[in-house]
Amino acid sequence: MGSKSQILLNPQALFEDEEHEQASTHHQMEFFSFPSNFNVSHLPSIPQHQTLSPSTPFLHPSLSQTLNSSHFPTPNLLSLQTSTPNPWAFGKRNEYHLGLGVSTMKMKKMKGRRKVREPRFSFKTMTDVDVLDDGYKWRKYGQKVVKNTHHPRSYYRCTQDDCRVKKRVERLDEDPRMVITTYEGRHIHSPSHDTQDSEPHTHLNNFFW
DNA sequence: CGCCTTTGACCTGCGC
DNA sequence: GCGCAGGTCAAAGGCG
Repeated sequence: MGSKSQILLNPQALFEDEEHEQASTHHQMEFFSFPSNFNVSHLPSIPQHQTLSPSTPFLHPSLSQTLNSSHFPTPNLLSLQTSTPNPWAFGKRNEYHLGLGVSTMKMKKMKGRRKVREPRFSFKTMTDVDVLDDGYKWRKYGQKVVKNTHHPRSYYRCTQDDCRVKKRVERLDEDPRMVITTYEGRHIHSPSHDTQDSEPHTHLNNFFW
C-alpha cells in the first residue's frame, strides 16, 4: 500500500471542569507531515513526571508498539502526539495517565458533574479505502456533509457489546486521497478479527489506551 | 430474519 | 434569543 503517509495525532483527553474549561474546549488539530523515511525513533518518548513544552511532540509508547505491529492497517503510518491543545496532557499536570494526562482521581471528581468528552485522537492516511480495517466491527449511524467540504463525514459506532467507542471518517477536501479518521473513546474488549493474526490484541488494546 | 446503510429529522452547543 | 453547524436518532429499505 501507500509509500507515504502524513499523520496527525490529536489526543484530546478532555475531562472538563470549570478550572480548565476555556483551555480544553478551544482545542484544535495540528498536522504534521513527514517524509516516508522518517524514523519514529527520532521522536522523544513520552516524558514521565516532567513538564512538557506545549510545542513538544512526543511519541506515546503504545503507538510506537502499534507502529511496529503488522496489525495496523497502514504500516507506513507515522504517529505523533501533540500536547498543545490539551492542558491535561502537559504543563499544569505532571501526572500522566496512559499518556493522556488525566489522573483517575480527576476522572472520579468529574463524574456526574459535567459532560465528559472521551479521549480522542485523529490520524490522516493516504488511502483509497474509506474505512480502515482496524480489527473492530463498526456500524455506521450517521453521515453528514460538513460545511465548506465536498466530502461527507461518516459516523461509526463499535458494535461490540456496550462498547461506546466511536469513529469519524472523512476525506480531505484539498486532497481526496487523504482520509482523516478520528477515534473517540476506548474499547472495553478485544478486536473481533476472525482470522489471521496470532497475537494482535495486545497491540490494539494499547493503541486505544 | 438479522444486521447493515441511508437519510431526514431532531438535538445540542456555540457564537452573535 | 436566534440561527447555524455538528452530532445523533430512528424509520425505512437493502442485502446475505
